[in-house]
Amino acid sequence: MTHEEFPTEHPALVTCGLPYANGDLHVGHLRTYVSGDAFSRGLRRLGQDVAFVSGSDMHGTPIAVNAEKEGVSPEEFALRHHEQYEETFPRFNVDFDNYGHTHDETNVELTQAFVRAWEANDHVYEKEIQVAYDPDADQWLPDRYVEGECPYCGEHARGDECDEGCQRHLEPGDIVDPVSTLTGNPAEYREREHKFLRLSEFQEYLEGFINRLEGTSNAQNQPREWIEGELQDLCITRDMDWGIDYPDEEANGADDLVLYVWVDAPVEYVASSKQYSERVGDETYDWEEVWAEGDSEIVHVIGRDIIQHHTVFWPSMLKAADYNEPRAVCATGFVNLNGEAFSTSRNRAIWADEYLAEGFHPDLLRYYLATAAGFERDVNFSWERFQERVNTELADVVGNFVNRALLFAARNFDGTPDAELTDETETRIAAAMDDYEDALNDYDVRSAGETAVALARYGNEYIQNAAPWKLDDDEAAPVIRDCVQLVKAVAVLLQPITPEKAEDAWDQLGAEGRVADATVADCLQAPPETFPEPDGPLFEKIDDERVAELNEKLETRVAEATAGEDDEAANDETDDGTAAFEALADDRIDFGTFQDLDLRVGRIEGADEIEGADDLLRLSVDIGIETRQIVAGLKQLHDVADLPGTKVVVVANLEQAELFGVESDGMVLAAGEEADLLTTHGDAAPGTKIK
RNA sequence: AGCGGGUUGGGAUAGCCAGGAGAUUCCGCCGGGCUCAUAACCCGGAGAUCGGUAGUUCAAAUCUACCACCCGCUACCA
Repeated sequence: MTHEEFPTEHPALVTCGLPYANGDLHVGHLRTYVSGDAFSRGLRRLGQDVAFVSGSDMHGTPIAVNAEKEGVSPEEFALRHHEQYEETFPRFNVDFDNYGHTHDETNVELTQAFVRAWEANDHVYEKEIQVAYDPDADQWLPDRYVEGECPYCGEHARGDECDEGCQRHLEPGDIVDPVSTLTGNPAEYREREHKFLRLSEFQEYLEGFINRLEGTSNAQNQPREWIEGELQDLCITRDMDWGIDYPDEEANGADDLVLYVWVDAPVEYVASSKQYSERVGDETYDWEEVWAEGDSEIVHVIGRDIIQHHTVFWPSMLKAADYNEPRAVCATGFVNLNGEAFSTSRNRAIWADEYLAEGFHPDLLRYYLATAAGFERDVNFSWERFQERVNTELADVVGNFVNRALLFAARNFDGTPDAELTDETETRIAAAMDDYEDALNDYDVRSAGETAVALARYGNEYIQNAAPWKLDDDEAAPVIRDCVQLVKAVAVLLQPITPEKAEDAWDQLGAEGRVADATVADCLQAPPETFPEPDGPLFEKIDDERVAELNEKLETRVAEATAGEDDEAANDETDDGTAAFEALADDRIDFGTFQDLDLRVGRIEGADEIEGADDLLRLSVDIGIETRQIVAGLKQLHDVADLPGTKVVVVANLEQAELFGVESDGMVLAAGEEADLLTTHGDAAPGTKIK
């Protein structure tokens, strides 16, 4: 089956993978939501009838476990995060038509209806499996409620995967010497009746599905291993309280079973679109038409870590309940920070709230995330690169062009000059419109965004070469007429990526209505005859000091988080992190700058702990001329008693500081997170200058 | 181990599915121009044996095989 191109006659649905209601959002998460939002806005520009929905994923073991740690109910815990997400997305101009959550009534009913349909179609069977059980707490222990020894490598492992050893996925019952994470008691295995969805029946269907699926190539290729191999049936129940009850449980004897979180999570796509229909009315948007009638125009935008769920489980679930299959799955790459993966536990991330608190406009980040690399490629985030792209692409190219064109037009013509659009510019804009449409049909948000920037670039080139400031009004009129048209087209084409900034440009142009309601055809519609001088450039530049400040903040924060970490966590990162070095500094320093450092050989004379500090030590260091008191973060990483007598390298002319109320006069150099102390190989005496 | 993705001028990034002339664009660098505009903008230039080897072909960044390195997935982390 090949799909007709967007825009289609049928309503489309764009969804974003459900954020798990278990923590704060960061820039990595936002990539998926910005991509989905930009794509759905892009479809609207094409005139496609489309709804954009998502919701919070409220169930599952991690939420139950974390809620318990906090001493609140899972519902309260998850709702708190849900509300936070619901507030955060609009602040990034991620405007869902409906944003629900998996614990709301619509989803519960729909999920149970799915399961009933599977039962009715004979896609479900029961099987006895071994499940860990805590006899003292009188409770079943699914997934991460149990820990023990990995049957493959013998390492300590969680119930669902060998997280410290061989990384293998573990089935319930695999773990050796299971221990309850609730009570620390030894757990025992008991036979337990569970429900399974016959995924294996859908093998042939899925092979066909994967070949007609549109979207990113990673989504089409990654699941082949499963689909073309042997598909395991999916255990769709868990022994928990927190979740959606297995429907009609008493009749089926499946009391106190809830549905596996990956059953009810994707159903939220259906539920959320249903809620939207109910709000706006069937005649405006008919969710049933999308899901169960006619051609399917369902596009799932997800992170690339959940491809299998959307290309194996979910289509099978839909097929088993006679729903439409997705037309496309678009899996975005990850976001790295300065070349390394985000690490939320080390606070090494750019948080959504933090970004906004720094006063940056959301559209800047949207632009960065949506156009930094192809959809499925990983994107590196750094404040330097952010600055570079904002300054050179948004401020210099787009902002400057819009400003100079409109300012010139307003000053000299009170608006759009009375002249015909030249063929050349018309052709150029028409080509951009075509490219734009093609890009969206290729699910290529990046290219779509680039057409707008390319048009602005062309505008700068054009106005520069035509130099209307050297011409009289009659000669300048057609040039400026073209430029105003280019501004209008830029506003329309950039709208999906930077919706607010595009709206600003639209307003400066004095165009009627909102660019959010415009379509690509408006790119060539005549701009208003008159408009005033623009009220300023669209984009401000970010200066170097600001970037330095942001990097410093990040480093400090990571250092603080790392200082509070236990050894185990620190080892996690360093053991396998051989390639994860910080990028080399771009800026070279001159020799004089180096000479400004007064580096000396020192010998640690004494080392005491500092009360209240997790890993700071008060050192007294003999640097020949005198003995200094230096505070250093070494406690976790070195045996305090062994330190005296160790020779170290000291920065002697570092400004003095106070850490935990203790004066520190200098710095002891050490390498990496493990604070591997620098020392001398020979017998250089304390006080010797290092050069 | 299996699977997926990647390796392209100093840095980043496109092109690969549908093989075809000087390999895209941005940053940076060198030289020039302009002054309407945000010290912006425009023009020109240097810089890449497209990770390696072998093959298919009149023709390979693109297709095939093998190899190296990097990232990820393997059924509950964007």
